[in-house]
Amino acid sequence: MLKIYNTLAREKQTFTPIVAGKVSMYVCGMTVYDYCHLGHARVMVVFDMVSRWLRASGYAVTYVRNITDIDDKIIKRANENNETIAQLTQRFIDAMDEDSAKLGVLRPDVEPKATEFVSGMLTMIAALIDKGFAYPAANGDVFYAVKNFEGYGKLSGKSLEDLRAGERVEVDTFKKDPMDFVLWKAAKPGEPSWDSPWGKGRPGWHIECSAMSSQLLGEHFDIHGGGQDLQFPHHENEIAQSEAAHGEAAHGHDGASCQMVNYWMHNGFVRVDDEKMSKSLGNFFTIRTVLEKYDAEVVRFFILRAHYRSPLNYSDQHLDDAKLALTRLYTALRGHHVSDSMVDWQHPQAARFKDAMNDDFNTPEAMAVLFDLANEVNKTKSQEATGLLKNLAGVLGLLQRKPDDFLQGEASDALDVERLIQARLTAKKNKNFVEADAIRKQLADAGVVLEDTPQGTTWRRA
RNA sequence: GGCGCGAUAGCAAAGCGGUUAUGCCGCGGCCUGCAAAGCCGUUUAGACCAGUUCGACUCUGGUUCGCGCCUCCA
Repeated sequence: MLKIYNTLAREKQTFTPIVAGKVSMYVCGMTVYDYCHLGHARVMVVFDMVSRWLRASGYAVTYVRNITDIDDKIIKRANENNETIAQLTQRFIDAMDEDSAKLGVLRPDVEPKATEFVSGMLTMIAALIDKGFAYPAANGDVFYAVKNFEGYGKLSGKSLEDLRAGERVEVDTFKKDPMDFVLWKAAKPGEPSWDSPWGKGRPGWHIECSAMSSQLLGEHFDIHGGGQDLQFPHHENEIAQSEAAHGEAAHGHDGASCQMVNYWMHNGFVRVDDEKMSKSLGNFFTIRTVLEKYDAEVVRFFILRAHYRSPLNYSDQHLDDAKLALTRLYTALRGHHVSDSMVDWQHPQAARFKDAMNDDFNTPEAMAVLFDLANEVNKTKSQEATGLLKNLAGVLGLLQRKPDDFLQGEASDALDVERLIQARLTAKKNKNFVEADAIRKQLADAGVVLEDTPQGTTWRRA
Protein backbone atom coordinates (compact mmCIF):
# COMPACT_ATOMS: atom_id res chain seq x y z
CA MET A 1 0.00 0.00 0.00
CA LEU A 2 1.41 3.36 -1.07
CA LYS A 3 2.04 6.02 1.52
CA ILE A 4 2.70 9.62 0.58
CA TYR A 5 3.95 12.43 2.77
CA ASN A 6 1.19 14.99 2.44
CA THR A 7 2.35 18.54 3.11
CA LEU A 8 -1.23 19.47 3.92
CA ALA A 9 -1.30 17.01 6.82
CA ARG A 10 2.44 17.05 7.56
CA GLU A 11 2.54 13.29 7.79
CA LYS A 12 2.67 10.18 5.65
CA GLN A 13 -0.78 9.08 4.61
CA THR A 14 -2.09 6.02 2.83
CA PHE A 15 -2.78 6.98 -0.75
CA THR A 16 -6.37 6.52 -1.85
CA PRO A 17 -7.23 7.84 -5.29
CA ILE A 18 -10.47 9.73 -5.89
CA VAL A 19 -11.39 7.29 -8.66
CA ALA A 20 -10.26 3.72 -8.08
CA GLY A 21 -7.37 2.78 -10.36
CA LYS A 22 -6.79 6.32 -11.60
CA VAL A 23 -4.48 9.10 -10.51
CA SER A 24 -4.65 12.74 -11.54
CA MET A 25 -1.44 14.65 -10.87
CA TYR A 26 -0.49 18.27 -11.49
CA VAL A 27 3.05 19.60 -11.10
CA CYS A 28 4.17 23.21 -11.36
CA GLY A 29 6.60 23.35 -14.20
CA MET A 30 8.95 25.96 -15.51
CA THR A 31 8.79 29.63 -16.34
CA VAL A 32 10.54 29.59 -19.67
CA TYR A 33 12.86 32.58 -19.89
CA ASP A 34 16.18 30.80 -19.40
CA TYR A 35 17.82 27.38 -19.40
CA CYS A 36 16.75 24.93 -16.73
CA HIS A 37 19.11 24.49 -13.80
CA LEU A 38 19.65 21.49 -11.56
CA GLY A 39 16.82 22.55 -9.29
CA HIS A 40 14.47 22.21 -12.23
CA ALA A 41 16.10 18.90 -13.09
CA ARG A 42 15.19 17.63 -9.65
CA VAL A 43 11.51 18.50 -9.99
CA MET A 44 11.36 16.89 -13.40
CA VAL A 45 13.17 13.72 -12.35
CA VAL A 46 11.39 13.36 -9.02
CA PHE A 47 7.89 13.62 -10.41
CA ASP A 48 8.85 11.51 -13.39
CA MET A 49 9.86 8.86 -10.85
CA VAL A 50 6.55 9.35 -9.02
CA SER A 51 4.50 8.94 -12.19
CA ARG A 52 6.54 5.88 -13.20
CA TRP A 53 5.98 4.24 -9.84
CA LEU A 54 2.25 4.99 -9.91
CA ARG A 55 2.05 3.41 -13.35
CA ALA A 56 4.15 0.43 -12.28
CA SER A 57 1.66 0.05 -9.43
CA GLY A 58 -1.13 -0.32 -11.96
CA TYR A 59 -2.68 3.15 -11.88
CA ALA A 60 -3.85 4.93 -15.00
CA VAL A 61 -2.08 8.24 -14.49
CA THR A 62 -2.87 11.60 -15.99
CA TYR A 63 0.18 13.74 -15.39
CA VAL A 64 -0.02 17.46 -16.13
CA ARG A 65 3.03 19.72 -15.93
CA ASN A 66 2.42 23.30 -16.94
CA ILE A 67 4.56 25.84 -18.73
CA THR A 68 4.43 29.47 -17.65
CA ASP A 69 5.00 31.40 -20.84
CA ILE A 70 3.84 34.84 -19.79
CA ASP A 71 5.30 36.74 -16.83
CA ASP A 72 7.37 39.80 -15.89
CA LYS A 73 10.69 38.08 -16.33
CA ILE A 74 9.75 36.77 -19.73
CA ILE A 75 8.67 40.21 -20.93
CA LYS A 76 11.84 41.76 -19.57
CA ARG A 77 14.12 39.13 -21.06
CA ALA A 78 12.45 39.31 -24.47
CA ASN A 79 12.95 43.07 -24.49
CA GLU A 80 16.59 42.72 -23.52
CA ASN A 81 17.17 40.13 -26.22
CA ASN A 82 15.24 42.03 -28.83
CA GLU A 83 13.14 39.02 -29.66
CA THR A 84 9.44 38.36 -29.40
CA ILE A 85 8.00 36.66 -26.37
CA ALA A 86 6.91 33.76 -28.54
CA GLN A 87 10.43 33.33 -29.90
CA LEU A 88 11.99 33.47 -26.46
CA THR A 89 9.60 31.05 -24.82
CA GLN A 90 9.70 28.57 -27.69
CA ARG A 91 13.48 28.59 -27.62
CA PHE A 92 13.55 27.69 -23.95
CA ILE A 93 10.73 25.19 -24.21
CA ASP A 94 12.80 23.39 -26.84
CA ALA A 95 15.85 23.54 -24.59
CA MET A 96 13.85 22.21 -21.66
CA ASP A 97 12.55 19.32 -23.76
CA GLU A 98 16.09 18.49 -24.81
CA ASP A 99 17.40 18.57 -21.25
CA SER A 100 14.59 16.53 -19.78
CA ALA A 101 14.78 13.91 -22.52
CA LYS A 102 18.48 13.43 -21.76
CA LEU A 103 17.66 12.96 -18.10
CA GLY A 104 15.30 10.14 -18.99
CA VAL A 105 12.24 12.15 -18.06
CA LEU A 106 9.14 10.91 -19.86
CA ARG A 107 6.87 13.54 -21.31
CA PRO A 108 3.93 14.41 -19.06
CA ASP A 109 0.56 13.60 -20.59
CA VAL A 110 -0.33 17.26 -20.90
CA GLU A 111 1.95 20.31 -20.91
CA PRO A 112 -0.41 23.26 -20.94
CA LYS A 113 0.87 26.74 -21.65
CA ALA A 114 -0.57 29.57 -19.58
CA THR A 115 -1.23 31.73 -22.64
CA GLU A 116 -3.57 29.09 -24.03
CA PHE A 117 -5.76 29.09 -20.92
CA VAL A 118 -6.41 32.78 -20.39
CA SER A 119 -10.15 32.54 -21.00
CA GLY A 120 -10.44 29.94 -18.25
CA MET A 121 -8.55 32.29 -15.94
CA LEU A 122 -10.93 35.12 -16.76
CA THR A 123 -13.90 32.90 -15.94
CA MET A 124 -12.34 31.97 -12.64
CA ILE A 125 -11.51 35.55 -11.70
CA ALA A 126 -15.07 36.59 -12.52
CA ALA A 127 -16.38 33.81 -10.30
CA LEU A 128 -14.12 34.93 -7.46
CA ILE A 129 -15.36 38.52 -7.75
CA ASP A 130 -18.91 37.27 -7.93
CA LYS A 131 -18.52 35.27 -4.76
CA GLY A 132 -16.85 38.06 -2.87
CA PHE A 133 -13.32 36.68 -2.85
CA ALA A 134 -11.81 39.21 -5.23
CA TYR A 135 -12.13 42.86 -6.13
CA PRO A 136 -11.04 45.09 -8.99
CA ALA A 137 -8.83 47.95 -7.83
CA ALA A 138 -8.70 51.50 -9.09
CA ASN A 139 -5.52 50.90 -11.09
CA GLY A 140 -7.07 48.14 -13.19
CA ASP A 141 -5.56 45.23 -11.24
CA VAL A 142 -7.78 42.59 -9.71
CA PHE A 143 -6.83 41.30 -6.27
CA TYR A 144 -7.75 38.27 -4.22
CA ALA A 145 -9.12 39.23 -0.80
CA VAL A 146 -7.20 36.87 1.40
CA LYS A 147 -9.08 37.56 4.62
CA ASN A 148 -12.31 36.27 3.08
CA PHE A 149 -10.93 32.76 2.72
CA GLU A 150 -10.79 31.26 6.16
CA GLY A 151 -8.62 28.36 5.13
CA TYR A 152 -5.81 30.68 4.07
CA GLY A 153 -2.52 29.37 5.45
CA LYS A 154 -3.60 25.74 5.89
CA LEU A 155 -0.96 24.36 3.53
CA SER A 156 2.03 26.40 4.64
CA GLY A 157 1.01 26.50 8.30
CA LYS A 158 1.00 30.26 8.39
CA SER A 159 -1.57 32.57 9.87
CA LEU A 160 -2.53 35.90 8.37
CA GLU A 161 -1.44 37.66 11.55
CA ASP A 162 2.04 36.12 11.35
CA LEU A 163 2.28 36.93 7.69
CA ARG A 164 1.30 40.52 8.22
CA ALA A 165 3.78 40.79 11.09
CA GLY A 166 6.56 39.57 8.84
CA GLU A 167 5.49 41.73 5.96
CA ARG A 168 8.60 43.03 4.25
CA VAL A 169 7.20 44.44 1.10
CA GLU A 170 6.09 47.98 0.66
CA VAL A 171 2.34 48.03 0.94
CA ASP A 172 0.62 48.37 -2.38
CA THR A 173 -1.87 51.17 -1.84
CA PHE A 174 -4.36 49.60 -4.21
CA LYS A 175 -4.69 46.50 -2.01
CA LYS A 176 -7.20 46.33 0.81
CA ASP A 177 -4.89 44.05 2.74
CA PRO A 178 -1.11 43.81 2.33
CA MET A 179 -1.42 40.04 1.89
CA ASP A 180 -3.89 40.27 -0.97
CA PHE A 181 -2.35 39.02 -4.20
CA VAL A 182 -2.91 39.91 -7.81
CA LEU A 183 -5.16 37.84 -10.06
CA TRP A 184 -5.10 40.15 -13.04
CA LYS A 185 -2.48 42.75 -13.88
CA ALA A 186 -3.43 45.81 -15.86
CA ALA A 187 -1.27 46.13 -18.94
CA LYS A 188 1.39 48.79 -19.12
CA PRO A 189 2.04 50.40 -22.48
CA GLY A 190 3.86 48.07 -24.84
CA GLU A 191 3.16 44.94 -22.82
CA PRO A 192 1.35 41.96 -24.25
CA SER A 193 -2.24 41.90 -23.05
CA TRP A 194 -5.61 40.22 -23.25
CA ASP A 195 -9.01 41.88 -23.14
CA SER A 196 -10.95 41.44 -19.94
CA PRO A 197 -13.97 42.91 -18.16
CA TRP A 198 -11.45 44.91 -16.09
CA GLY A 199 -9.52 46.26 -19.04
CA LYS A 200 -6.52 45.03 -20.94
CA GLY A 201 -4.10 43.03 -18.89
CA ARG A 202 -2.56 39.65 -18.17
CA PRO A 203 -3.03 36.97 -15.57
CA GLY A 204 -1.15 36.77 -12.29
CA TRP A 205 1.02 33.73 -11.80
CA HIS A 206 -1.09 31.90 -9.24
CA ILE A 207 -4.35 31.94 -11.19
CA GLU A 208 -2.65 30.17 -14.09
CA CYS A 209 -2.21 26.94 -12.18
CA SER A 210 -5.68 27.04 -10.63
CA ALA A 211 -7.29 27.49 -14.04
CA MET A 212 -5.18 24.91 -15.86
CA SER A 213 -5.44 22.23 -13.19
CA SER A 214 -9.21 22.50 -12.85
CA GLN A 215 -9.73 22.61 -16.58
CA LEU A 216 -7.52 19.57 -17.24
CA LEU A 217 -7.99 17.46 -14.11
CA GLY A 218 -11.19 18.78 -12.59
CA GLU A 219 -11.97 20.78 -9.48
CA HIS A 220 -10.80 17.97 -7.24
CA PHE A 221 -7.75 15.89 -8.08
CA ASP A 222 -5.32 13.54 -6.39
CA ILE A 223 -1.78 14.88 -6.31
CA HIS A 224 -0.26 18.32 -6.71
CA GLY A 225 3.50 18.62 -6.71
CA GLY A 226 6.26 21.18 -6.96
CA GLY A 227 9.38 22.51 -5.33
CA GLN A 228 9.35 23.28 -1.63
CA ASP A 229 9.62 26.98 -2.31
CA LEU A 230 6.23 26.99 -4.02
CA GLN A 231 4.46 25.97 -0.84
CA PHE A 232 4.04 29.61 0.02
CA PRO A 233 2.70 31.70 -1.48
CA HIS A 234 2.07 29.91 -4.76
CA HIS A 235 0.33 26.75 -3.63
CA GLU A 236 -1.40 28.45 -0.75
CA ASN A 237 -2.84 30.90 -3.25
CA GLU A 238 -3.84 28.15 -5.63
CA ILE A 239 -5.88 26.55 -2.87
CA ALA A 240 -7.48 29.86 -1.97
CA GLN A 241 -8.41 30.52 -5.60
CA SER A 242 -9.64 27.08 -6.55
CA GLU A 243 -11.55 26.25 -3.42
CA ALA A 244 -13.17 29.67 -3.26
CA ALA A 245 -14.09 29.68 -6.93
CA HIS A 246 -15.48 26.16 -6.89
CA GLY A 247 -17.31 26.30 -3.57
CA GLU A 248 -20.79 27.68 -3.38
CA ALA A 249 -20.51 29.74 -0.20
CA ALA A 250 -19.21 33.26 -0.39
CA HIS A 251 -17.79 34.99 2.62
CA GLY A 252 -15.87 33.16 5.27
CA HIS A 253 -15.62 29.59 4.06
CA ASP A 254 -12.49 27.52 4.40
CA GLY A 255 -12.68 25.35 1.32
CA ALA A 256 -13.37 22.18 3.27
CA SER A 257 -16.46 21.42 1.22
CA CYS A 258 -14.68 21.68 -2.13
CA GLN A 259 -11.17 20.47 -1.51
CA MET A 260 -8.89 21.11 -4.46
CA VAL A 261 -6.17 18.51 -3.89
CA ASN A 262 -5.89 15.45 -1.66
CA TYR A 263 -2.11 15.05 -1.54
CA TRP A 264 0.40 17.88 -1.78
CA MET A 265 3.96 16.77 -2.51
CA HIS A 266 7.02 19.00 -2.31
CA ASN A 267 10.53 18.06 -3.30
CA GLY A 268 13.59 19.39 -1.45
CA PHE A 269 16.05 21.88 -2.87
CA VAL A 270 19.27 21.36 -4.70
CA ARG A 271 21.98 23.18 -2.80
CA VAL A 272 25.46 24.39 -3.47
CA ASP A 273 27.70 24.69 -0.44
CA ASP A 274 24.67 24.18 1.76
CA GLU A 275 22.80 27.07 0.24
CA LYS A 276 19.74 26.85 -1.94
CA MET A 277 20.55 26.89 -5.63
CA SER A 278 18.62 29.73 -7.21
CA LYS A 279 18.75 32.32 -9.86
CA SER A 280 18.59 35.16 -7.36
CA LEU A 281 21.61 33.84 -5.47
CA GLY A 282 23.40 33.32 -8.76
CA ASN A 283 24.80 29.98 -7.60
CA PHE A 284 22.98 27.81 -10.12
CA PHE A 285 24.28 25.30 -12.61
CA THR A 286 22.25 24.75 -15.73
CA ILE A 287 21.47 21.21 -16.73
CA ARG A 288 23.34 21.59 -19.98
CA THR A 289 26.45 22.85 -18.25
CA VAL A 290 26.50 19.82 -15.99
CA LEU A 291 25.83 17.49 -18.91
CA GLU A 292 28.96 18.74 -20.64
CA LYS A 293 30.91 17.02 -17.91
CA TYR A 294 28.66 14.25 -16.64
CA ASP A 295 26.57 11.57 -18.27
CA ALA A 296 22.86 12.41 -17.98
CA GLU A 297 22.11 9.07 -16.38
CA VAL A 298 24.68 9.83 -13.69
CA VAL A 299 22.80 13.04 -12.94
CA ARG A 300 19.50 11.16 -12.78
CA PHE A 301 21.09 8.56 -10.52
CA PHE A 302 22.51 11.32 -8.33
CA ILE A 303 19.06 12.88 -7.92
CA LEU A 304 17.28 9.61 -7.17
CA ARG A 305 19.94 8.41 -4.77
CA ALA A 306 18.66 10.92 -2.24
CA HIS A 307 15.13 10.95 -0.89
CA TYR A 308 13.01 13.45 -2.78
CA ARG A 309 12.22 15.52 0.30
CA SER A 310 15.82 15.81 1.51
CA PRO A 311 18.13 18.59 0.53
CA LEU A 312 20.56 17.55 -2.17
CA ASN A 313 24.01 19.08 -2.19
CA TYR A 314 25.53 19.46 -5.61
CA SER A 315 29.27 19.16 -6.13
CA ASP A 316 31.63 17.54 -8.60
CA GLN A 317 32.74 15.16 -5.89
CA HIS A 318 29.20 13.91 -5.39
CA LEU A 319 28.68 13.50 -9.12
CA ASP A 320 31.96 11.58 -9.36
CA ASP A 321 30.78 9.35 -6.57
CA ALA A 322 27.44 8.78 -8.29
CA LYS A 323 29.27 7.86 -11.46
CA LEU A 324 31.34 5.21 -9.69
CA ALA A 325 28.26 3.76 -8.06
CA LEU A 326 26.35 3.59 -11.34
CA THR A 327 29.43 2.03 -12.94
CA ARG A 328 29.21 -0.79 -10.43
CA LEU A 329 25.63 -1.53 -11.46
CA TYR A 330 26.38 -1.46 -15.16
CA THR A 331 29.48 -3.59 -14.64
CA ALA A 332 27.29 -6.24 -13.05
CA LEU A 333 25.03 -6.28 -16.11
CA ARG A 334 27.87 -6.43 -18.59
CA GLY A 335 27.90 -9.56 -20.67
CA HIS A 336 24.39 -10.57 -19.70
CA HIS A 337 21.49 -10.69 -22.12
CA VAL A 338 18.39 -9.63 -20.31
CA SER A 339 14.94 -9.92 -21.74
CA ASP A 340 12.37 -7.35 -20.77
CA SER A 341 10.04 -9.43 -18.71
CA MET A 342 7.53 -8.53 -16.07
CA VAL A 343 8.91 -8.13 -12.59
CA ASP A 344 8.01 -10.95 -10.25
CA TRP A 345 6.94 -8.93 -7.23
CA GLN A 346 6.90 -12.07 -5.10
CA HIS A 347 10.69 -12.26 -5.26
CA PRO A 348 12.08 -11.14 -1.89
CA GLN A 349 14.26 -8.40 -3.39
CA ALA A 350 11.43 -7.14 -5.61
CA ALA A 351 9.16 -7.09 -2.60
CA ARG A 352 11.76 -5.10 -0.69
CA PHE A 353 12.03 -2.66 -3.59
CA LYS A 354 8.26 -2.32 -3.71
CA ASP A 355 7.99 -1.73 0.02
CA ALA A 356 10.63 0.98 -0.22
CA MET A 357 8.89 2.74 -3.09
CA ASN A 358 5.52 2.45 -1.40
CA ASP A 359 7.00 4.12 1.67
CA ASP A 360 6.78 7.67 0.31
CA PHE A 361 8.98 6.87 -2.70
CA ASN A 362 12.06 5.83 -0.74
CA THR A 363 14.41 5.65 -3.71
CA PRO A 364 17.62 5.40 -1.59
CA GLU A 365 16.34 2.18 -0.06
CA ALA A 366 15.18 0.98 -3.48
CA MET A 367 18.70 1.67 -4.77
CA ALA A 368 20.17 -0.41 -1.96
CA VAL A 369 18.13 -3.32 -3.33
CA LEU A 370 19.73 -2.77 -6.73
CA PHE A 371 23.20 -2.97 -5.23
CA ASP A 372 22.34 -6.12 -3.32
CA LEU A 373 21.10 -7.60 -6.58
CA ALA A 374 24.31 -6.54 -8.33
CA ASN A 375 26.26 -8.41 -5.69
CA GLU A 376 24.14 -11.49 -6.27
CA VAL A 377 24.61 -11.21 -10.03
CA ASN A 378 28.37 -10.94 -9.63
CA LYS A 379 28.43 -13.93 -7.36
CA THR A 380 25.98 -16.33 -8.96
CA LYS A 381 25.47 -15.06 -12.52
CA SER A 382 21.83 -15.84 -11.84
CA GLN A 383 19.58 -14.98 -14.78
CA GLU A 384 16.77 -14.21 -12.40
CA ALA A 385 18.81 -11.73 -10.38
CA THR A 386 20.14 -10.12 -13.54
CA GLY A 387 16.68 -9.68 -14.99
CA LEU A 388 15.39 -8.32 -11.72
CA LEU A 389 18.24 -5.85 -11.45
CA LYS A 390 17.63 -4.44 -14.89
CA ASN A 391 13.87 -4.39 -14.68
CA LEU A 392 13.65 -2.90 -11.21
CA ALA A 393 16.14 -0.23 -12.22
CA GLY A 394 13.97 0.35 -15.27
CA VAL A 395 11.12 1.36 -12.98
CA LEU A 396 13.37 4.21 -11.86
CA GLY A 397 14.36 5.00 -15.43
CA LEU A 398 17.89 3.68 -14.91
CA LEU A 399 20.16 0.98 -16.33
CA GLN A 400 18.33 0.59 -19.63
CA ARG A 401 21.28 1.18 -21.92
CA LYS A 402 23.62 -1.48 -23.14
CA PRO A 403 26.27 -1.68 -20.41
CA ASP A 404 29.08 -0.96 -22.84
CA ASP A 405 27.32 2.14 -24.10
CA PHE A 406 27.50 3.49 -20.60
CA LEU A 407 30.90 2.09 -19.67
CA GLN A 408 32.65 2.94 -22.93
CA GLY A 409 30.69 5.99 -24.01
CA GLU A 410 30.36 7.26 -27.54
CA ALA A 411 33.49 5.53 -28.67
CA SER A 412 34.90 7.19 -31.74
CA ASP A 413 38.26 5.68 -30.90
CA ALA A 414 36.96 2.22 -30.05
CA LEU A 415 38.76 0.64 -32.96
CA ASP A 416 42.10 1.93 -31.75
CA VAL A 417 41.36 0.55 -28.34
CA GLU A 418 40.53 -2.84 -29.79
CA ARG A 419 43.70 -2.81 -31.86
CA LEU A 420 45.85 -2.06 -28.81
CA ILE A 421 44.06 -4.71 -26.79
CA GLN A 422 44.91 -7.27 -29.47
CA ALA A 423 48.53 -6.14 -29.49
CA ARG A 424 48.63 -6.50 -25.74
CA LEU A 425 47.13 -9.99 -25.90
CA THR A 426 49.82 -11.01 -28.35
CA ALA A 427 52.48 -9.63 -26.05
CA LYS A 428 50.93 -11.48 -23.12
CA LYS A 429 50.93 -14.74 -25.05
CA ASN A 430 54.64 -14.25 -25.68
CA LYS A 431 55.13 -13.52 -21.98
CA ASN A 432 56.32 -10.07 -22.96
CA PHE A 433 54.79 -8.42 -19.92
CA VAL A 434 56.84 -5.27 -20.26
CA GLU A 435 55.26 -4.64 -23.63
CA ALA A 436 51.80 -5.65 -22.36
CA ASP A 437 52.02 -3.30 -19.41
CA ALA A 438 53.27 -0.48 -21.61
CA ILE A 439 50.18 -0.81 -23.79
CA ARG A 440 47.96 -0.90 -20.75
CA LYS A 441 49.69 2.21 -19.43
CA GLN A 442 49.21 3.93 -22.75
CA LEU A 443 45.49 3.21 -22.66
CA ALA A 444 45.21 4.18 -19.02
CA ASP A 445 46.75 7.55 -19.83
CA ALA A 446 44.04 7.92 -22.45
CA GLY A 447 41.41 7.22 -19.81
CA VAL A 448 40.79 3.62 -20.79
CA VAL A 449 40.82 0.93 -18.14
CA LEU A 450 41.42 -2.68 -19.17
CA GLU A 451 39.89 -5.66 -17.45
CA ASP A 452 41.04 -9.20 -18.18
CA THR A 453 38.35 -11.81 -17.75
CA PRO A 454 38.19 -15.52 -18.56
CA GLN A 455 36.10 -14.51 -21.59
CA GLY A 456 38.70 -12.07 -22.83
CA THR A 457 39.74 -8.49 -22.26
CA THR A 458 37.15 -5.76 -21.86
CA TRP A 459 37.55 -2.06 -21.36
CA ARG A 460 35.76 0.95 -19.99
CA ARG A 461 36.41 4.62 -19.57
CA ALA A 462 37.70 5.79 -16.22
C1' G B 1 10.61 38.29 14.93
C1' G B 2 6.86 34.17 13.13
C1' C B 3 6.47 29.22 10.99
C1' G B 4 8.83 24.71 9.37
C1' C B 5 12.77 21.05 8.36
C1' G B 6 17.24 18.74 9.63
C1' A B 7 21.85 16.97 12.61
C1' U B 8 24.03 9.13 11.10
C1' A B 9 30.85 6.79 10.21
C1' G B 10 36.49 10.03 5.76
C1' C B 11 32.35 11.41 1.89
C1' A B 12 27.23 10.44 0.31
C1' A B 13 22.75 8.36 2.18
C1' A B 14 18.46 4.92 4.32
C1' G B 15 15.79 1.73 7.54
C1' C B 16 15.10 0.23 12.39
C1' G B 17 13.38 0.26 20.18
C1' G B 18 17.49 -5.19 20.67
C1' U B 19 20.02 -8.73 14.88
C1' U B 20 25.34 -6.53 8.19
C1' A B 21 21.78 -0.83 5.36
C1' U B 22 23.76 0.58 0.66
C1' G B 23 27.57 3.17 -2.62
C1' C B 24 32.51 5.55 -2.86
C1' C B 25 37.19 5.89 -0.18
C1' G B 26 40.76 3.13 3.45
C1' C B 27 42.85 -1.58 5.22
C1' G B 28 43.65 -7.24 4.87
C1' G B 29 42.87 -11.56 1.90
C1' C B 30 41.31 -14.53 -2.61
C1' C B 31 41.67 -14.21 -7.86
C1' U B 32 45.48 -12.19 -11.59
C1' G B 33 52.04 -12.74 -14.84
C1' C B 34 51.06 -7.85 -12.51
C1' A B 35 46.73 -4.96 -12.54
C1' A B 36 41.54 -3.90 -13.16
C1' A B 37 36.83 -5.91 -12.28
C1' G B 38 34.75 -9.35 -8.96
C1' C B 39 34.47 -12.09 -4.32
C1' C B 40 35.44 -12.58 1.14
C1' G B 41 36.68 -9.98 5.50
C1' U B 42 37.47 -5.36 8.02
C1' U B 43 38.34 -0.06 10.42
C1' U B 44 35.45 4.69 10.91
C1' A B 45 28.55 6.19 13.18
C1' G B 46 24.33 8.33 15.18
C1' A B 47 25.58 16.92 17.65
C1' C B 48 24.96 17.61 23.12
C1' C B 49 22.17 16.89 27.95
C1' A B 50 18.33 14.63 30.51
C1' G B 51 14.07 11.24 30.66
C1' U B 52 11.04 6.72 29.35
C1' U B 53 12.67 1.39 28.79
C1' C B 54 15.37 -4.82 30.67
C1' G B 55 17.48 -2.28 26.31
C1' A B 56 17.52 4.01 22.23
C1' C B 57 20.86 6.12 16.60
C1' U B 58 15.53 4.94 16.65
C1' C B 59 10.43 7.43 21.59
C1' U B 60 9.82 12.22 24.91
C1' G B 61 11.73 17.01 26.69
C1' G B 62 15.59 20.59 26.53
C1' U B 63 20.31 22.76 24.51
C1' U B 64 23.48 23.86 20.45
C1' C B 65 24.30 24.20 15.37
C1' G B 66 22.69 24.21 10.13
C1' C B 67 18.98 25.09 6.42
C1' G B 68 14.34 26.80 4.28
C1' C B 69 9.78 29.81 3.94
C1' C B 70 7.57 34.55 5.47
C1' U B 71 9.43 38.79 -1.77
C1' C B 72 10.24 36.27 -7.70
C1' C B 73 11.89 31.27 -7.13
C1' A B 74 11.63 24.14 -8.73
